[in-house]
Amino acid sequence: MYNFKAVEKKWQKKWDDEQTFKAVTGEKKPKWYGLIEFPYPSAQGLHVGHPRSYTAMDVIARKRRMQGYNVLFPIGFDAFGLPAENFAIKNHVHPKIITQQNIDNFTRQLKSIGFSFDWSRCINTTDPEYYKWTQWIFIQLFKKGLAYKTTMTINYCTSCKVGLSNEEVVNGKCERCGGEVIQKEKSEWMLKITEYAQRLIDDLDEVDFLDRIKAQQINWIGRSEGAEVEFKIKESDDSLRVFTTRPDTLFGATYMVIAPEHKLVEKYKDRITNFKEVEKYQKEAAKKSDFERTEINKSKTGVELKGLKAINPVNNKEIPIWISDYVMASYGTGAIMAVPAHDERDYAFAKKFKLDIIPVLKPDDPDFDIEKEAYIGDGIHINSEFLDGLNKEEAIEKIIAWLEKEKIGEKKVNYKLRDWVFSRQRYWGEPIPMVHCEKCGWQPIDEKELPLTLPEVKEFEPGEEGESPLASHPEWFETTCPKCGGKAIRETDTMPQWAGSSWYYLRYMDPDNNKELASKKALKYWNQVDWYNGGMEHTTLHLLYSRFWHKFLYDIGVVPTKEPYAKRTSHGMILGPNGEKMSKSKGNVINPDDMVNEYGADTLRVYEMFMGPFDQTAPWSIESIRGCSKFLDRIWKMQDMLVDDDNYSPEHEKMMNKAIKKVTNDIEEMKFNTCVSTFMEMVNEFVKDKKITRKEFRDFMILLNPFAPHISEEINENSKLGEPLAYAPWPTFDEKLTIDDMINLPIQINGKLRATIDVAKDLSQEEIKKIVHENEKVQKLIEDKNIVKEIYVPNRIYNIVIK
RNA sequence: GCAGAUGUGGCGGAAUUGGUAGACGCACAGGACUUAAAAUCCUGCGGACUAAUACUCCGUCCCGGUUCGAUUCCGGGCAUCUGCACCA
Repeated sequence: MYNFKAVEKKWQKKWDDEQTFKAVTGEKKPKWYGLIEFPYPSAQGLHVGHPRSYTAMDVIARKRRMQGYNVLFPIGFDAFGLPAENFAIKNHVHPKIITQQNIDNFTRQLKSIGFSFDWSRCINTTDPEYYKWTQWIFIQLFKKGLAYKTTMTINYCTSCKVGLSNEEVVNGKCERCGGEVIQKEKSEWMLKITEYAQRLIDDLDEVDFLDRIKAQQINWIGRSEGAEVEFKIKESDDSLRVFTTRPDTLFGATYMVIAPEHKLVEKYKDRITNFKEVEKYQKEAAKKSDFERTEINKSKTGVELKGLKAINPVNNKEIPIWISDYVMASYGTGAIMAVPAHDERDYAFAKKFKLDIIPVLKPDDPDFDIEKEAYIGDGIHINSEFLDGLNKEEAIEKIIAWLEKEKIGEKKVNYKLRDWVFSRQRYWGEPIPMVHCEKCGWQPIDEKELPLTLPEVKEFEPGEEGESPLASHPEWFETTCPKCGGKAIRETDTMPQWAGSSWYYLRYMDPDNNKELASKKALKYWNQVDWYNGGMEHTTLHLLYSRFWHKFLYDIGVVPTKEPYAKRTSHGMILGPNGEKMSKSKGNVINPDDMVNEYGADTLRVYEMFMGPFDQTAPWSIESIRGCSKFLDRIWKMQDMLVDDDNYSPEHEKMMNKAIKKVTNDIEEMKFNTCVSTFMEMVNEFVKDKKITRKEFRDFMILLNPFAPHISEEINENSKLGEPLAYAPWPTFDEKLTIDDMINLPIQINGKLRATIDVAKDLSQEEIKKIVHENEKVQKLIEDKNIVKEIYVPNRIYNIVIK
């Protein structure tokens, strides 16, 4: 009986002791860098979702080593974050302590599954020697004008007195205490990712990301072309700028809408005759999230700014100005011109508040009724003076030329992407290495002083007004200005968790360097991550943020490549046995420790690869994992039928060549489930014939090794098949031997299968035709019928069309 | 709402990308071994009609189209899942 517990421990110890999977910078072999998203070390320990992605990359990494590559396959911990801090607040334990415990537990768990990580390069984002460089990058961003301070609204719990993430806000209430959440103004550090928007789109051309990942990033960045147009405010020197993708519909603009937070409201509060009402609306809007505000089928709300009017620049008509929460301060200019005749949201708003609707496009459908709905389609312009009779493209071109000539607008590209809010009012994050001096303004600290470490404190509660916990430690924040030497105050906000994960793949290249984030030599040698696998949910944040940082580092000459990741793939989520997302409250959580204890690491690995297509969600099945365990037992028992022969046996030669081909290719396409079923078919075949030669077994074990490294090494050693498998050369196949000489050819009549015949491969149509027509069944079915035509797809199908 | 995906037996899924739908595994049923059970091994397993592994018909979410032939391509619809910027 196979004793997985002892065997797995034995090989894991050996790999550890011998540092089997250590990557050597500068080695002559071709390099290959495989990356998985490093985990957040939560108190719950590893989730069964982690080993899915990790096993997949481990399979590829192990295969690459066998194919002769110098492989870098590292692991680390993304250890700053809210849960540790919340735990610290509640239990008065330093987050450092709980984080270390969690990391130890994760390490134990990861090692128990036998991943071929290079543990000597393990990193931890909360280590000052690591975050020193996160802070260093921030200072460089600041120096290049890409970090700036601005006021932003954040979610703020009025009873905990703390800033909240969107996720912590549930139905407008604080997730922790149920207190009321409001939008509070805060001065925050921002990073100008928008400056890189175009390059983040363009450079997708040079990387190999799944199409849906590219599409999602492009949509997230949301480039749109249009124009900015200036609307004068009547009886004032101010004007409202709007961005529109349809400047050609300007003649149909019958009112304007600005975001409730728009600065103009405050400025003109004396002229707004219904300011009380306006103020009330602003307060209500502040309670809603962006998501609630932009929901299209909710009914539109808004308040007119009475006493203010705007002038439509194309016809000098006076139009009213409204505030409404469907307009976002953060997108475009925070103001829109409304063309209700041709925009659904504007139409709904105009109907509700009885505003003018002027069609400026002639519908294609003559029965179209503008009284009933907005016309969204294209058409020839009407009611538009000098644009009349033009189509969309012509009209856009003409109006932009006109706007530019009259100096009331210009062509403009707008992006949905917003700048990155980089401040957190939290303790457990990298301190932002900035100092504020009355005289000199914001100054970065001297780079020689890095890392700026977190002070050792006992309490982690936020301040009265929602300031960072660091703000209650004057001994830490009182300092001197690096420029003038006068009194100055440190920034007390910390960085978001995204910071440390935006560049961690670079640190793996040279993790112990205390002079640079990584040496030039290491950066040049490892160059780029060759293959990065991670969750689809990180596509628009982490993946985009790290591409942005990488491009910046490229611009300042730190890294040699424009893009961090040459290839990006994604895995699907694992659901609970009931088909729902695993969660403690639903009681459907599967613990990887239990699986390793009960079935062993190899079974867990094989099952996770077998459970379904790698890129799709899959529910856990308690019964199916047992099937994988049984499968490995059957392989172990195959040692009893070993035949002392250093060749393939004639009856297995084709199968071996086919299997090597299939597994070799399927791993590259991440079709791990079909690799495992290929292994199962092989076992069925060997067991049926009750024999396996030494060479067959050896090659089979090499193919299996990336999936089930422990049992394959043990069988290889136990049955004396050869050298250890970790660096054994990957088997090759002979294309000729993957093709069968005889084929089973289906015969269809009118597209329906009626018979099959066994014929030699590559017969000509004439030869096949003869055999087909001799077939009794075929004769019966075609007698008295007219043969219209006969189709032969060589080695695929023979179809007779009859009437 | 916006964006991205998915839909095939009782279940997870396979199908060389337009060519025998259901590989492989699970569950289930029958048998062998056993005093018995577990484990293991063998057989069957989409549905209907059947004595039948003879025939025949239906069948890859729904409706329509292209084709000798559609799970695969096109148009329209329905359902489910994921993300939405301070969750990691």
